[in-house]
Amino acid sequence: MLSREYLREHTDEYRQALKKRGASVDLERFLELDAERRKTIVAVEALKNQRNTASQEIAALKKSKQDASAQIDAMKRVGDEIKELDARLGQIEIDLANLELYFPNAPHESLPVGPDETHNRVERTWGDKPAFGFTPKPHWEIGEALGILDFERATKVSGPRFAFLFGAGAKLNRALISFMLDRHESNGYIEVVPPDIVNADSLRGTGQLPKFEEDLFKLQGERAYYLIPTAEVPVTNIHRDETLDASALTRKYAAYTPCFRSEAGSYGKDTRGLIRHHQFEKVEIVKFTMPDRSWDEHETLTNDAEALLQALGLPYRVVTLSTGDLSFSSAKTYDIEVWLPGQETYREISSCSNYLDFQARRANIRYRTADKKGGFVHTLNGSALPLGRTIVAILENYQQADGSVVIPKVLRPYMKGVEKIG
RNA sequence: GGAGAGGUGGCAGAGCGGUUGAAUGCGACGGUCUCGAAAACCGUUAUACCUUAACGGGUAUCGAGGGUUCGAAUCCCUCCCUCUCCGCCA
Repeated sequence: MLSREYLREHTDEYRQALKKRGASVDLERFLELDAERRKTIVAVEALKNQRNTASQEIAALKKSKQDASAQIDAMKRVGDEIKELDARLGQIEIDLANLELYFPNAPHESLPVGPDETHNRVERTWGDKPAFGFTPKPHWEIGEALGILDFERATKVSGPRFAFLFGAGAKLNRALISFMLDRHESNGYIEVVPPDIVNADSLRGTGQLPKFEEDLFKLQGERAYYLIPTAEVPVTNIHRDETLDASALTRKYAAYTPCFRSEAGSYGKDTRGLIRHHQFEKVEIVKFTMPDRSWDEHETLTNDAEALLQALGLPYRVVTLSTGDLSFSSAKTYDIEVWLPGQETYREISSCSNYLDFQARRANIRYRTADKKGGFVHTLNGSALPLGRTIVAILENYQQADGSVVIPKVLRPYMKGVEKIG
């Protein structure tokens, strides 16, 4: 959510931002309602002031056993007016919320402007693409041949876009979790196991609701429960409706959770392999920081994710998402794309975003300094890393001519010294 | 699932329907005293919104939302949450 003051006073700037995103919202209606809201508040508060004053007079009169019926009658009419205006104000607030919860964040000025991902800007590239003396295979062929990936049975048991991991594949998964969490711990992230089911307030706080409900799995039942699409939701909402001590910022969390996405509207996309599933696992890193530090924290957060790929020896590049490719809540996002030789392409493996105070306003997460200055914190997060896509990258980059797969050195201590699969 | 108790300021804890934004205590902050500290004493000690060039002024907030009333922390209704006991369960 953007501040009403910003929308009111930098209207043209925000209009430009919307244009760059290719988004359209009813900004004019918002401005009208905002003006009416303030006008109504002035009117109703004047009446309340009148009533409060009169109430004290009535109390004084009654105390001295005098007649107060004239004042009481007058206040009856004032009371009715107040009731009317308060009702109108309530409706305006509802209408405003229904508008502004759909207003996307304003993209940062450093983003390349463009309608889609073809305008993303490559910032840097790391690592050498592995050279093979044979034609490298895609991961689904490697994994199925090794008996560690099984899509057919997952489709039988659940449906399309699910997978089984067996044996060494499952162990590789487990090793990666420990490896990543250990790295994050030494970088100062607090390890957290959050709930995998959240309420609607939390999803509103991080920006998935109200606009993107169709992307979520909603549970049947009396309560509005949802499966989390990312640990960003429960972890960012840890501090919803809280005021954090500025001296305790930046606060950093790392969480390993499953993620559930309906993938509505992605029929036909990425149908092979482990790339786009309804359920996947991910280690997510989240930061709460002071506004003046968030851009620096954004860089270091991205570096923390990159460091994992470097340690795993997986070639990647970092791109800045263009204005049209940017997600709803984000002001700036770096995508890290890992090289997949089996598919001869760079593939998104991590998104590292700075939301500025957009989520903090929705979720009401504030800070307070020692000298009592307050405001909204800035929130950031990034995947570091998703398990499925990391396994994909390992299988494809470390595959051998004989169909086996070498285990990256940093993972071997987590796999009882096993050096290769197959 | 059944039975009960309770939600008031940073915390603890008062609060006959009428100067109660809210006693009191603790904590925190500032000051006096001291070489310094402790103790003692004095003072300060919420947030949001509206308004104002500013000083300031106003409104709201005692779990949430409705209602009664000229006036609600206080009365009524609904909901939420927490705790205790029983049952069930990994």
